[in-house]
Amino acid sequence: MTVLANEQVIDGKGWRSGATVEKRKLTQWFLRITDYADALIDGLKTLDRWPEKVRTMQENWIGRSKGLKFTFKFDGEAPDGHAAGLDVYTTRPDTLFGASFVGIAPEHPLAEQLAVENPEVQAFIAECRRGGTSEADIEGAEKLGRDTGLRVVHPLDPTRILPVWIANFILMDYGTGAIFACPAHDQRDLDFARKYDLPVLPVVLPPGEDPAAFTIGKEAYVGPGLIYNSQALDGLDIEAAKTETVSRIEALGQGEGATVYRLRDWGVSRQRYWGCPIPVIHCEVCGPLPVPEDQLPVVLPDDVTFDPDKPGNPLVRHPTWKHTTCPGCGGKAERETDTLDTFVDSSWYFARFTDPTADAPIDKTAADHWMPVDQYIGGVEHAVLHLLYARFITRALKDEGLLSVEEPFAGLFTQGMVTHEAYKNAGGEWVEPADVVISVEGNSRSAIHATTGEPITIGDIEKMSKSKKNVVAPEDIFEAYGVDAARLFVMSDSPPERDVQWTNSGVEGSWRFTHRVWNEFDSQPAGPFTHDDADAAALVLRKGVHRLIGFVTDSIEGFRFNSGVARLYEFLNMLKAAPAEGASQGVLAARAEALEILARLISPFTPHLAEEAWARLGKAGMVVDAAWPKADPALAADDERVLPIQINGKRRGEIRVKAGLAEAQVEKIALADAAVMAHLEGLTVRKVIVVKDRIVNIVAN
RNA sequence: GGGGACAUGGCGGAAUGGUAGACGCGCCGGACUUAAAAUCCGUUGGAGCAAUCCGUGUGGGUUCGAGUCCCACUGUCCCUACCA
Repeated sequence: MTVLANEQVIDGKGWRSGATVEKRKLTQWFLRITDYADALIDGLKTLDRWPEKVRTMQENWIGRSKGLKFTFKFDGEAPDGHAAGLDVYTTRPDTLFGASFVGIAPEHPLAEQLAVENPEVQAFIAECRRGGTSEADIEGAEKLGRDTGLRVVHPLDPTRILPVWIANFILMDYGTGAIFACPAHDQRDLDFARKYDLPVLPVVLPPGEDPAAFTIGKEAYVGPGLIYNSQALDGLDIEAAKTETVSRIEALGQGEGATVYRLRDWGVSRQRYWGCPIPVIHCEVCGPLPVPEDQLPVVLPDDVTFDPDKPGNPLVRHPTWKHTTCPGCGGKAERETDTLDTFVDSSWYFARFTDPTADAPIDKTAADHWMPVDQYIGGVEHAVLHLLYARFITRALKDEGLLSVEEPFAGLFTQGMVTHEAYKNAGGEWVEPADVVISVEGNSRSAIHATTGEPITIGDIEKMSKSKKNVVAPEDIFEAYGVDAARLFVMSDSPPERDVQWTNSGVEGSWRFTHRVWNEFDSQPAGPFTHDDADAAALVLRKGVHRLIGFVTDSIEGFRFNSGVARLYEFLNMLKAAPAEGASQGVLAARAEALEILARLISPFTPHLAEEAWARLGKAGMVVDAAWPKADPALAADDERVLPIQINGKRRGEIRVKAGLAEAQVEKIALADAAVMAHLEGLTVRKVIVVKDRIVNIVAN
């Protein structure tokens, strides 16, 4: 803990709606995830079995940017405590000569210091804070600013003096909370400059523009070009000018190239009962101390009360739990009553799971054997929180010698959600699907309420949620169709990374499939039967089922369950075409073989049916314990191919040839085909492209 | 504003650069039934009697061949956001 945590004191400033939050000293515990920012970005490259999307989201979330951190010296007397100057950060050092003012965040210490002496500044800062951080209206939010009266000196041109403004669009949390503004090449700076009539000086000339004529209107120019109006930087491209500016500032000793991250340290303190206690004891004499190891884990009390009239953490109100003795001086002390963010727990549970009975939190031998997790499956909503925290904690645990891997999850699959249409009545209230009757007329659908008959509006297809009542109770589905049919439908309807639209007619299709499958098992007489590969119908069936094994196996391993299910449907149709009734010995033998394989292939999709079918075949044990079937390569192989013949890219016929037939032979057969010859009449064959076992294309004119 | 993904019949969706629409749903037709439900069989991208033609959001390009690759555009969804 001491390795990972630091301490910050928040004194109530920065809280919104301060009226409801009691002003008090809080000890907030943070985990220093920012120490791992580089490692977490660089490690993404090794996660080749993660979706590109999630890796991009994490990279953006960490938000590494390279730039320049430097100091503006004040012109004239510096404010108290700011003799060194004002630190700013930029990713566009190349535009330094386009600077027309310096901006600081309303929460910047300098701004707050000025507010103490100046009521107008104080009022302005208060106004900024009021003007919602409420995300939605940030888009159109008006730029607000106030000149502080302070002036700073341009570091590369001491003759230029820039005003310092407090501006509401500058974030205290990012960089240094202060910027230099270059309105010509930054839209926010431009909006601000236009409003307060500040200079706009372009320093990047777009290709093909005349330097004498180029001006900035309402849009900042952020594209490529050559630097001008910038003294020694003139003529350089943007990248070269960045490098040059950084080295000039560094030579002056006024700053240096710096990497800044959007990622913040992870505040893990929660004022809640439900979470692991933060193992710290506060002593008035010794300060905060970690709970000694032999007293771990700190266990939550069982007898807390949740009083709706007293919001907040019940641990604070518990009569005895927090009182303890200081591990340092032995005096009276209090336990930390904050608990850990539950994301802390989900950041290492997988390591614990490798030996859940071990005395230590993680048994390293077991963890070394099982970690990393081969395949992790979850919703994409965890892309930047859980999945980033788990990567961070895993690296931290490795650095502590508790794990050997850096990355917890070798493979990641993000599955979709089950969705359903949402319905509203005339009064605008949400209505459950169970209460809605849909009628279809041609291509249009309409809905009425099942009991009242009032018209219902059919809304969008959305993720099932209680608030919109677009949920179908699983119990009702299981009752009507059984769990197997429900499971099969969810797996067969859409690829698993995509959302599944729940439809009753869809699940009925799956339900029918389970019945048809059972009919095939039920109608099969007891054996034994003798294989007869001379029996054409029997051979077709045997080839079919041995090819099916490969299809289904591949579809499961490749997360293409819907395609696998489609192949099972296909094969069932083949099986139905060779019914047991009146079948030959050969067909009965082939059917018996097919059913035995089929029971195992359907077990991941319809496990209960598979067990029932397995028992019906008289097999011992459970199908779930049976080995996955292996295809006989001789039977699975395709010995004949139907090749389409294209003429100038259009399909004009097909030929049936042996698999693997030499190209010259195929060409000969193709050119001799009657349909092909008819189409070639009057044309000269220029070229014949034969793709072995796939297609023939004849180029002719 | 930034980033990403996607776009295929009435619907969900198939398709290592090689027969577009597998499989399912729905619709339509038929069998069974006194009738209905269930079940079974069959048809089903569009136009056309047919040969055939046209078809994967729009416009270009690469290729013998493009749903698939490249460029531009349009639309939808997701993430993120005054991040300097």
